[in-house]
Amino acid sequence: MQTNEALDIEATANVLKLLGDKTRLTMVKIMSEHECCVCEFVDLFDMSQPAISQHLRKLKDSGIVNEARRGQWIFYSLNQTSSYYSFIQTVIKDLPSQAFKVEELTAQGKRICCD
Amino acid sequence: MQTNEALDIEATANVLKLLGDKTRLTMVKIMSEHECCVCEFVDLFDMSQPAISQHLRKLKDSGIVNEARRGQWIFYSLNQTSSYYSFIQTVIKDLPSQAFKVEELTAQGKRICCD
DNA sequence: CTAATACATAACCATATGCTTATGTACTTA
DNA sequence: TAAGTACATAAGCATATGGTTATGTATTAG
Repeated sequence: MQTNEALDIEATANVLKLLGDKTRLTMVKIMSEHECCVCEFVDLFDMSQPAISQHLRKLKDSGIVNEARRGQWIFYSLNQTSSYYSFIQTVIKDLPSQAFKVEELTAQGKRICCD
Repeated sequence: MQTNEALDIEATANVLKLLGDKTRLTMVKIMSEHECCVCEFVDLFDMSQPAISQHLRKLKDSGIVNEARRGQWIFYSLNQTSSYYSFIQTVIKDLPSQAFKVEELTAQGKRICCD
């Protein structure tokens, strides 16, 4: 197993607190598999659009995720340059894939693509 | 890297929430290196004894730590039979060792030993 | 320009969290 | 048996958290 650099214990606790919410943890797992825009998350979770935005804001403020506007949509993705990127990958590695959820979106014609 | 069994996403979020507190995360790191009794934790953290007990209770209720009474003292240690044991080991692997804290206790004659 | 869509922000509220002090219980020792 | 030590539990309180509804701001389409 790879040995990484030492992590600060307080900063790590803050990252774990962010991941310690079912919605955000699921979001992060999803983003580890696809980038996603806000309206897709709104379709995936039984929750209002502002609630989704507020979760994404916490993740963005911590530097864990990136946002990128493309036209009307803002896509969120894991920030691969974050110093916690590999740590997060390790933490979510054995969580069940959420790809099926995005496939359901596609089946319902709700998937957003900007190609 | 070893591939472990899939973890439930909600249960994992609950474990991460427990670890997402600086005090508990430090406690868990300490317990991964030594077992510890409550009065030692009280000496290690700038916090009242009930506050320490309440953190330990949360960790115990979730099954990630064990308690064992030895005489007057109750020692807490990581529960190696917990289904989250290896997950927790992975999460805390790169945190700085807290052994120096226990060494300070020993230097001050505050370390409890039941040999 | 106007309307619609996507998203963010503000204000509010109920519940959760993490501490405190006070007190109860178990064990040890004199 | 009585007192001291270690720990748990209860109650109270301030703040954090996570949701809601209402509204503001970009961007796109007509």
